[in-house]
Amino acid sequence: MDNNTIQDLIDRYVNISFQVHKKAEALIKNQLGNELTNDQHYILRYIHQTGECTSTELAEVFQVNKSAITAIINRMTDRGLIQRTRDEKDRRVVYLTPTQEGVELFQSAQEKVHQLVESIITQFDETEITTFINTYEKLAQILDNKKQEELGE
Amino acid sequence: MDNNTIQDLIDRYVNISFQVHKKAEALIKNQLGNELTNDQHYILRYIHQTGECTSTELAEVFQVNKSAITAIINRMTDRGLIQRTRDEKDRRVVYLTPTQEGVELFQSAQEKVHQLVESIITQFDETEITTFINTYEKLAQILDNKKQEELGE
DNA sequence: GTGAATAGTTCAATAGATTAACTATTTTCC
DNA sequence: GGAAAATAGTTAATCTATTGAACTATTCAC
Repeated sequence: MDNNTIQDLIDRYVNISFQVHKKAEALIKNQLGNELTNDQHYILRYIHQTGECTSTELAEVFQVNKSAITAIINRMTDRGLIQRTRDEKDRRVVYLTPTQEGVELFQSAQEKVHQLVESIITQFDETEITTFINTYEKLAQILDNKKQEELGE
Repeated sequence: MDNNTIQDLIDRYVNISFQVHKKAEALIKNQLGNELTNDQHYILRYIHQTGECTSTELAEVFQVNKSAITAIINRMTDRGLIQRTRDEKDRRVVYLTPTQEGVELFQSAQEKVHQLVESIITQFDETEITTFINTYEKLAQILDNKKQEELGE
């Protein structure tokens, strides 16, 4: 790639990734209403996918400090959406699981979010969106490597 | 597209867009250090690109309330990065411009961010990343239309 | 000229994040 | 076997970002 091409791609990427994120988050927020924040929705989504998880794991996935996770989980347990269970074998560990209410709220949230995303991705043809998501997943991998590099320094 | 394909794409999209955003923001934050938050960096970036802008415009671009912009701009003017200038023709309007210090800080931030993004996108071949950004830009357009639809309801 | 619309700010409340210091537990290894 | 290091999580103080409602000041519409 020549240098002008690269500079152009960098500018376009920085601008567009920012814009798309802001717009998509705003639409999702609009779908979720006052019942869940976007972060809380992703927390529930992650716990639902894994079945059980820990604060340390969430801190890694969300790329924030563990104390930020403690604060979010406190708000969610206060609202009766999540439960803490201490591991009896390793008593340092606390497992986070959704309550029945948490599961139900997540499912209704997920339905709304999926409808929104469906209405968007069906505006692309299958090849285009599949290629896009493949590259997106490759990008996630590259970002992980980048992170590892930085930790290694 | 058959229904299973769509459901699969939706799941992959929701997961990957979230992950990439968190990872990319964390890497950018790491580059920016303690001098600028990511939001402040994007504010400076936008003002730098447009030359001059208003709170209303930023609220639209950032998809937040105008009072959120007032708060951010207050912090940035307190730090001497941005200036407010009232329009003499329409005295309701306040123009936001970077100070000399703001310009310098932005340029050093931009350099770091561009280096980071360059090190990432050069790991793709030109066709792949160009196609990706094209689709990304198309997605931004679709999200805009979606937003307009929702406002129309 | 009055009423509606627009641009921006203020205020109180809430969510999310950081850093440093802390408790409790388990692991390492001499 | 026991001291030191590592790990999991919480607490407290502080900051940034956001919302919604109420507010000031100004301009537009008719």
